[in-house]
Amino acid sequence: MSHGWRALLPFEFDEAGWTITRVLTLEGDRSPPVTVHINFHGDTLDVNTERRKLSKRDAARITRDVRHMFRLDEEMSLFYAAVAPDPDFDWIIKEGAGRLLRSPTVYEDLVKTICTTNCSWVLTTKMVEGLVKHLGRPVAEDGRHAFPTPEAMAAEPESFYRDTVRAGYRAGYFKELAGRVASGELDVESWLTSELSTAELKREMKRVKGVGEYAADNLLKLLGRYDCLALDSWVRATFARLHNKGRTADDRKIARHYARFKEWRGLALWCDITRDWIEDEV
DNA sequence: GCGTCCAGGTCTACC
DNA sequence: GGTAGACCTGGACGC
Repeated sequence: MSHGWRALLPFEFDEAGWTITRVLTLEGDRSPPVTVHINFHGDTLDVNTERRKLSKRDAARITRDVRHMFRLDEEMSLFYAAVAPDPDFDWIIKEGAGRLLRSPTVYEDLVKTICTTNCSWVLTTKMVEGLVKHLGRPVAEDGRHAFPTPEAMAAEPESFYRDTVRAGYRAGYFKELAGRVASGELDVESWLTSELSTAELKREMKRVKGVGEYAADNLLKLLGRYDCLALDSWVRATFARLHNKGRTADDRKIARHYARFKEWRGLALWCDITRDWIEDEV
């Protein structure tokens, strides 16, 4: 329930059964994508595929991707220690919240983040659906599709993104980004392990057309860097409702509100303003 | 039915 | 470094 990514293909979320379904890409052209169903039983996470046989290599790839998507290797104790003194935030520890769902690749998260900018959430879901259903490799068993590769996206003309994906002015951004990544000129996956400071990495991200202040902040959170706030219209409106008597708050006021959480302020903010999502569901 | 606004913003030109 | 105006889409809203 951490954020809207669960509703963007090739993720699907079944609220009744608390199951995440996800199409994962396997290595090599001979291995078509596979659909996995993921749910939780206590501290156990079950991952089921619809395929009868998986090679060791495929199983290892699926395990790696699931660990990455759910951040199972991310150390949360420092974040919990940072929020523990504040009674308004100790629910985060009780719920074990804070692991923001992410895609198996930085590229996918980057494309999706551009799809969230300057439009309604409904339009975001439609753009992502268009990309996945038209360009993603199909799963043999169920007709679902993987997220398209940079190569598949680079092969399409800009008009495809404008006319079919309905991406509007973002069409040129997708074409250019996919081409740079597919050619090897831009290695966005390296951002995960970059040793650049957050400010330096943010500058690099903003060199991608379509990535501005909000989009870069959002990507940094997905990479595991939480010292940016990622303020967008929804966050500002929700902050106003929760903490400013419904009145629009200056960005500096929002920053001051979460400053005490230091390098965890972005994650503390996000947990705070989505608290009702999780509490309603629980 | 039509016009306007704006949503999980960014880019460019200009100062 | 700061800011005005343009930019696609599509749903909500007022008239």
